[in-house]
Amino acid sequence: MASVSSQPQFRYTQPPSKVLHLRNLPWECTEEELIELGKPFGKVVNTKCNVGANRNQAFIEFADLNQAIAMISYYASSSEPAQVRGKTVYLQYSNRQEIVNNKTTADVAGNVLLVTIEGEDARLVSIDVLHLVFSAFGFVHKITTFEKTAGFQALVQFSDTETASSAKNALDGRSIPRYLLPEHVGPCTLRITYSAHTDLSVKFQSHRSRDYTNPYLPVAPSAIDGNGQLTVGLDGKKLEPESNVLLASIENMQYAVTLDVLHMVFSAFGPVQKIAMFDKNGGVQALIQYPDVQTAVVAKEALEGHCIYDGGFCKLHISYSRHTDLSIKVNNDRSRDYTIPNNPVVNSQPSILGQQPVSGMGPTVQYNGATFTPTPEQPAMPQPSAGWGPGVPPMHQSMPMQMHSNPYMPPGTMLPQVAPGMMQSSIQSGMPQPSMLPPPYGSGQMR
DNA sequence: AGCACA
Repeated sequence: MASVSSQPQFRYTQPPSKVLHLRNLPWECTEEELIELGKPFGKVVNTKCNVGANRNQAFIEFADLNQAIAMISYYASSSEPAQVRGKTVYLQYSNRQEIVNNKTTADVAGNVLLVTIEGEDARLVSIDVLHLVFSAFGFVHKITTFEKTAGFQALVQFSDTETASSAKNALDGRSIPRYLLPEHVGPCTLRITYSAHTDLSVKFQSHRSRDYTNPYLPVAPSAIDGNGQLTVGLDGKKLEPESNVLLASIENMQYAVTLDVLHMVFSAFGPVQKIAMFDKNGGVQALIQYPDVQTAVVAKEALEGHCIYDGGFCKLHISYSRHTDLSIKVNNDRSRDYTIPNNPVVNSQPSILGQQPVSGMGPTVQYNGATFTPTPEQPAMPQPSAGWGPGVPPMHQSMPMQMHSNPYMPPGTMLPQVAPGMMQSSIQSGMPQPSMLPPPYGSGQMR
């Protein structure tokens, strides 16, 4: 005890110990693999894997010090490094003399998982996202979330240990897919152990806990927002509070999506006040502001999962932003405040709409040249929104070969056919058809 | 690629 605390954290050469410290292990290295690795040198009496911040370290404890020394000596002079599944692992004596209690209650398999969500924005992960993630392995009965010193944690209850185990094995150490997370949310990694619980007690459906086996469970008052609106669906959907500002991310962006394209698409549902585009995680995202929540809800419902272009290109993923009023500093090709008439455009050169910057842009698709025509659409709006001329011909024939072979062809492409009361003829004829080849960066990237 | 956990 005292001897440990008086030691430095580590040194480059450790005094011998029957415990070896291993690093650079493949993730999810198993106890069996550690035993296999150590067995030739002696009796492995204990192991611990998934150690360290990256869970790529481990300990092996031999019955005898000489066995540990044998293993270290062997690999010190061996031409072949120690390997686990082909990956070189580095060995040294541990600064501890024994592995403490490898088998804790957290290692006893059960039907309830204790999930720690790691990451700066871990607490922004909604219970719905967790539900979605874990539902891939079987019916999720209940989820509770809470904050502990360990961070943001959740208990996830499955029917049985087998289902829980498969989820644990598949997800432990993994990060929640980006597209499931709200805007600006950094990576969120799941650390999973078994909980000693077998049946969670969920009193209410709330932003903190859900019982998916009982849809009639009362909704907690805290799950109802100031407008009396339910922010928690009884089916476990939609915890995300509605907003008049939408966050759209664009997937499979074979064609450049410009501010004007977005404006046209989103104007089909009501006046668009502001748009701000930005790069996020190697993709393009945009915030689209409507004057009211209702319009945003309609637009989101209609557009979510649809594609701006035929063939699965520029697929939209839409969520509610936490913003309510965007701050547009300047009008340019990435951001625009449509509520301010004659707001100076950075690029002073007027364009067809009188506000479209036409130069200074990156390589963008030419949308049928001059046929990108303004169409008066929203009389209530301070200024007309753009629309595609009805006569834009579909341009499939000019698509490069790779596009035809793109396996991703969702059944229903785009077309907000249901823009209640807001439908414009220019929209009905189909969403903007890219009229020319995609820009050079399009090719070779998507293969 | 550098030491866990209750």
